[in-house]
Amino acid sequence: MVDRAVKNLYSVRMARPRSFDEKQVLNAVRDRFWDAGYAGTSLEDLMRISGLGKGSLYAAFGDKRQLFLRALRSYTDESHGHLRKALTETPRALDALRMLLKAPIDDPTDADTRRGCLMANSTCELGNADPEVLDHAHRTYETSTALIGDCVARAQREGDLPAGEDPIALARALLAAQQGLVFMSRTGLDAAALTATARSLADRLLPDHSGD
Amino acid sequence: MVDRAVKNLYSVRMARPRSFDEKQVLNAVRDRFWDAGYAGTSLEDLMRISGLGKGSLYAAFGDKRQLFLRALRSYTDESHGHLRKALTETPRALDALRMLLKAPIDDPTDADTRRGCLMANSTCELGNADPEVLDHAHRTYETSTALIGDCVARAQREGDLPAGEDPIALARALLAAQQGLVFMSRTGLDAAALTATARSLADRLLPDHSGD
DNA sequence: GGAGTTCTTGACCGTACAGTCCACTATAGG
DNA sequence: CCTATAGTGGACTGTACGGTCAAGAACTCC
Repeated sequence: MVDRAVKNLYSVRMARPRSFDEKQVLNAVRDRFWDAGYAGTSLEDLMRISGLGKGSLYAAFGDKRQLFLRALRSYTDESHGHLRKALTETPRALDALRMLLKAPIDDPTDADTRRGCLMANSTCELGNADPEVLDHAHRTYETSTALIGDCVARAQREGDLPAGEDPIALARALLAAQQGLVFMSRTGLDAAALTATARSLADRLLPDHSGD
Repeated sequence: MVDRAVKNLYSVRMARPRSFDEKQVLNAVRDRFWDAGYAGTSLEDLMRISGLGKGSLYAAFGDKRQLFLRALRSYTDESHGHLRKALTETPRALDALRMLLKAPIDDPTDADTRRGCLMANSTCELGNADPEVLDHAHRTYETSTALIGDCVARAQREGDLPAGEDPIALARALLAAQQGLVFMSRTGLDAAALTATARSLADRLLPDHSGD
C-alpha cells in the first residue's frame, strides 16, 4: 500500500490515474460494514456501493478483511479526532465530559443512534475470532481512556471535580457508561428513556462541585 | 415445534424416540454461537458439536436461524432466571444491586468474561438486519430493567437508597453501566482496571445511605 | 411379528460467495 | 505517435455453505 503510494508520487513514469477518491470509497465501505456487519456485507455490496470493480478494490485495498480493517481504522481515527477536539476545545471541561454521555443520544437522525458504534459492533462480531480486531479495539479504548482522562484532569484543575480521584479511573467509568448507553440505544429503547438514563448517569458520575 | 411435542405426548402410536437431549444440544449450540457469532458458525460446526446429522437438526429445530433464535431465547430465559433469583434471594437488596456490577467481572475463568453477553453480541451482529433479534433484545432488556427496578424499590424500602428517585430510572442506569462493563471486558481490559471500574461505578451509582 | 410412525444418516443440490486473472483502457513521458 | 505502466471491469473458478431428500433404523402398538 505504502510502496505503491510512494511509487505514484516519485516514479519517473506515471500511468493511468485512479478514477476514484480513496477516502470516499473508504467512507462508503465503512457505512456498509456499519449497517450490515462484516459477514453481512458481500463483495458485491462493496462493489455496488463504491462503484468499483472487483479488480480495482483488490488492487487498491487487498482482500475483504484488509479493506474492512482499513475502514475500521479510518473510523476510529476520525472518532478520536472528534473526541479530542470536543474534549479540548470546550471551554469548561466538565461540560465536555457531560457531552460524552449526551452526544450519542440526541442525534436527530436516529439512524446513527440505532446502528451504534462501528468499533463496538465489530468487537462483538469478530472479537473472539480475529485477534487483530480485538487488539485494535483494546488500543482504541485505551486511547479514548487517555483522552477522557486528560479532560477529567482539566476539570479537576478547573475546580469542577474533586481533585483527589484518579482521572483514569473516572475516565474508564465514563467510557463504560457511554458504551452502555450506546448499546441500550441499539436495542430500541425509546429516546425519552434514553436521555433520562444519560442524564441520570451524568448526574451521578459527574456531580457539579463548583459550589463546594 | 409445538405441534410435534404435543403429538409426541398424546399420540396413540409412539415411534422411534429421540436419541439426544434437546436441552443439551441447545446448550452446545448456544456456546458455539456465543464463541463464533451467528455468521461465524457453520452448520458443520453445529453438527460436530451437537453430534447430530443435518436432518435431525432440521427436523428438530428448523433452519439455522430458528435454531439460533431458540438458543438465544433459552439463553435469555436462563439469564433472567439467575437474575431474578439473585435479586430476590439476596438478603439486602443493595448488595444484590452491587453484585450486578461486580459479577460479570470476577469470573475466575476469563472465557466467560471475554466472550461477553450472547444477547449483546447478537444484537450488535444482527440487530440492524434481523428485526426479530432486535425485538427480542428490546423485550429482554425491558424485562431486565423491570427486575432490577423491583430490587431498587426493595432497597429503597430497606432504607439503603434514597426513596424519592424513580426505581426504573436507576435500574436503566445500572443496566447501561453493566453492559458497558461487560463490553469493556470484551476488549481485553485487564482484570485490575476492570474491577476498579466496576467498584467506581458501584460507588457512584449506589452510594450507601444506611448511615443517613 | 407385522404395521405404522418417527428419527437418523449422509449423499446430494443449487447457489452465493471470496478471490483470481486477463484483456482492455487511460494516462505520462519520450 | 509510440511505448511503458498503472487502473479498470468483468468473466471465470473453486468451494463452502445452507438446505433437501430418500432410504433405512428404531421404536410402539396391536
